[in-house]
Amino acid sequence: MPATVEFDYERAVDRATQLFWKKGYSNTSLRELLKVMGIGEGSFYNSFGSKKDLYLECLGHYNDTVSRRRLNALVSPASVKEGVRAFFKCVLDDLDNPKTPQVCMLANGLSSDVLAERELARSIVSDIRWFAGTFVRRLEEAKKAGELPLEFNAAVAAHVLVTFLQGLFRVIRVLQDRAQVEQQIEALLRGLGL
Amino acid sequence: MPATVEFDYERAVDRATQLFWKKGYSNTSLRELLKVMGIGEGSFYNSFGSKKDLYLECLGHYNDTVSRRRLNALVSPASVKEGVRAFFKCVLDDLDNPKTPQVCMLANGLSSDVLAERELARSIVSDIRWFAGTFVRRLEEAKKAGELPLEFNAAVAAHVLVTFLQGLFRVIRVLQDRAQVEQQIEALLRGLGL
DNA sequence: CGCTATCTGTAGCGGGTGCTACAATTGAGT
DNA sequence: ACTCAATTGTAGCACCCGCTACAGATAGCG
Repeated sequence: MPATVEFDYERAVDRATQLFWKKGYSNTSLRELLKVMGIGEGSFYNSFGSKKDLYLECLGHYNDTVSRRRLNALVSPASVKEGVRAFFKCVLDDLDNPKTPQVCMLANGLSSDVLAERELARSIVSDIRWFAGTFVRRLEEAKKAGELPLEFNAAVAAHVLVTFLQGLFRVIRVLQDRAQVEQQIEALLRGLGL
Repeated sequence: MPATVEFDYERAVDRATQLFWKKGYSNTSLRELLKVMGIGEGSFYNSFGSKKDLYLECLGHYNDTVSRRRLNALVSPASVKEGVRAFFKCVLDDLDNPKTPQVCMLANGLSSDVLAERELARSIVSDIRWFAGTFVRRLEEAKKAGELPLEFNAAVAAHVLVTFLQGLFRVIRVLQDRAQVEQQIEALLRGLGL
């Protein structure tokens, strides 16, 4: 038995994130987590403290990788309209990507099991606020740049997008018809004037 | 000990529905259910068979009462625009109603724990399809009546509404600012031409 | 009244949960 | 080389889960 940490912390968190992402919080058991992380109970409680703490860690990891990648697609293009569409394309492309087992881990967090734990609820809500905030800022920026009319309500439009997105992340799990989803997105964007 | 059923079946299902509705499927334990239903394990397995079966029964009960009431608000008014708004008003009013502990039990069903059980998933998906179908039919009816332009895509608009609604049912649990929600709804409806 | 069918409470089963105590083993520091 | 702190696997804890076997009580029926 070793005296120094023997497993790859980052790799373990990444594996755990995938599992939480795919199966949700309370539906993922500690034994399953240990298996995909490749470590035993001893190391786990030494390094992570508890299942809850690991979940918080995974949320952070998720935002640092997946959320950031998607929001980059939103922010990078010069025009909002391109940005918003690039964002949705990025999300839909993940449907065919085996590395992204579900659509959105943040959206999955808006469930009774996660929201029932105060600490997790606080974290999820704060993450979603940050996510929505990025949308608001991008739309307001476009308004200032003259790309959107002055009467355009950036905050409301951004929140409609985020709310719709939350629904999309649910519906997509049982719909799976990409063409139909793309029609919905385009209809919404045009309706909002984007 | 009696030789005839001693509890009120309808009442028991109603209580169970409230609990499932509030806490989700796997987060509601059998013991909790028995407590609010006011019966013991013996009667339970005699009358309901299993937790899964009870959940299906509760889904039916939910649709027969809550879903139907909401869809009535959609269908009853002469104009679609009124109908859609009456529907959303009906949903938002339930936020202040203590008899409706959460927003939508169908939306809550789109979670890993429920979707993981094939039988429950089938039922939830079919119920949501029925729900969405009512929206589609209402919009198409309005189109035929000349209330909506001929180029209006009823199916897509209806599904955008339902997807948005799914998101709303999630976001509302952590947002709780009715005025802001009403702004979102109005922006979406106007955007869709409703 | 007696018999039988039925419902109900109890007690508990097998298994899963998150978590912990602890000994065994190892590496780093001196 | 020796000590000491640190990590690790194991074994098991207390609790909860959905569910079942079964005996006891009771109502309906002859």
